[in-house]
Amino acid sequence: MAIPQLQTARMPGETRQRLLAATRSLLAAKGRRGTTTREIADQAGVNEATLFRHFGSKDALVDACVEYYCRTVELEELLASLDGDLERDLRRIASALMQRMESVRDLIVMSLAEEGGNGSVGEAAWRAPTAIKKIVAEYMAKRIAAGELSGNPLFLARFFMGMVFSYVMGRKRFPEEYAAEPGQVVEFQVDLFLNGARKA
Amino acid sequence: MAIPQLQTARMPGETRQRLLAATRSLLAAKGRRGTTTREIADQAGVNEATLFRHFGSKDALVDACVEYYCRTVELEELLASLDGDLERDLRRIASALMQRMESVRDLIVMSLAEEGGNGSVGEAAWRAPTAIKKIVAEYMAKRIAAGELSGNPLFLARFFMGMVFSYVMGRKRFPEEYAAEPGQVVEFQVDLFLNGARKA
DNA sequence: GCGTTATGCAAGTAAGTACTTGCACTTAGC
DNA sequence: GCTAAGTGCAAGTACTTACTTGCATAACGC
Repeated sequence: MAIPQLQTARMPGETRQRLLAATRSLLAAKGRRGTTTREIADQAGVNEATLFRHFGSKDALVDACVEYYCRTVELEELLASLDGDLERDLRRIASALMQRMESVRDLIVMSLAEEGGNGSVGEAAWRAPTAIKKIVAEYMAKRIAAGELSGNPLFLARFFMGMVFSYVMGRKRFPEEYAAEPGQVVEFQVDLFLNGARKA
Repeated sequence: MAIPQLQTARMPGETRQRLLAATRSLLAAKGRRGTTTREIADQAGVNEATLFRHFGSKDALVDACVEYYCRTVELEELLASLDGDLERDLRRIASALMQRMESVRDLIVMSLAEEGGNGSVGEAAWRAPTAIKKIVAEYMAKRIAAGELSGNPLFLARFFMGMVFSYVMGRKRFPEEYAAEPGQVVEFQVDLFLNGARKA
């Protein structure tokens, strides 16, 4: 055992990158307190001392990691893709939302589990979903004003977000049961959202 | 400081009870690994040694705690209260579900955060919700057969559970936003579930 | 070539934490 | 009253873990 590692000269920023990636995957699997700096370093193929030389402390590393993987990318593309067809718009919104939530699912769970659910992780992990929620609420308000939907826009937005959220979480807890393709799920959800389950 | 504690003679089982309660509240606040046996003992007003004399190990204590607070009470009452009126039935189911989920919310979150979401905590915490899910699925199937609902009964059940789940979790993360009374929420959810959001 | 920089490596420190132990004390049941 | 059970208390053990340090080494820019 104990394969000696390269002594130096990686691409600039590569070590940092490897550490962030390792941290991410370990956080997802074992949570903040369950993950040790030694493990992170090992998985990154880097010495533990190097970890501290780069980030100073475990907390700083975790923060940097969460910050890095929760960068909010532009949402303009989402807004731009909406074309006025209610059903198609909702599907696009749901798809985008699902994608974002899936991509930070572990961090969302982590944030929920940490002291009260707030804190730096919580803020970062919910940033994208919260931004989308705002978009959804405004969209709902517009469509209510246009007479296409009825109800409280905020409630509708929450409900809509909730559909996606519960699906994403369900897939984590019961992976085998939630094997359906996301596309089908979105379709089903949007349809139920618009038309309800009652037989016409 | 250092107030001396009672030396002995509590009601039979009282010490155990206090330890279980303290464990529960600390687990909810800081998670399994974040909670120390010393804290638990302090909060229970009991010496740390006593904790180990009662439960042997921290893991055993946590297991006992989760087991204790996730006892599945009878669901017959729920089934018995269904009277055939679709909307009223769904409201009753949603209410029962919401109540159960709220009561084990912290443990559910804990279970999601622990290695993959499975394990003893996960099993216990999801026991009641899973039982209710089965009931819901069967109920949906019956109503579909009766021509009152349409769709896949399993999907409908999941969706229905998801509504409640996302609400319960949302209240944890955004308590101020989710201040509405549960009764109203149930009403809104069931209505949306049955009739959709599209304006007639 | 030479210094600078990034790293590996091994050892170590300090603190926290699960769990133990021996002893004294107090109450309850006999 | 005596015994046994349950507890408090203080000290201690063994282990983990975040974090440090000193030194050797390998590449890169000049």
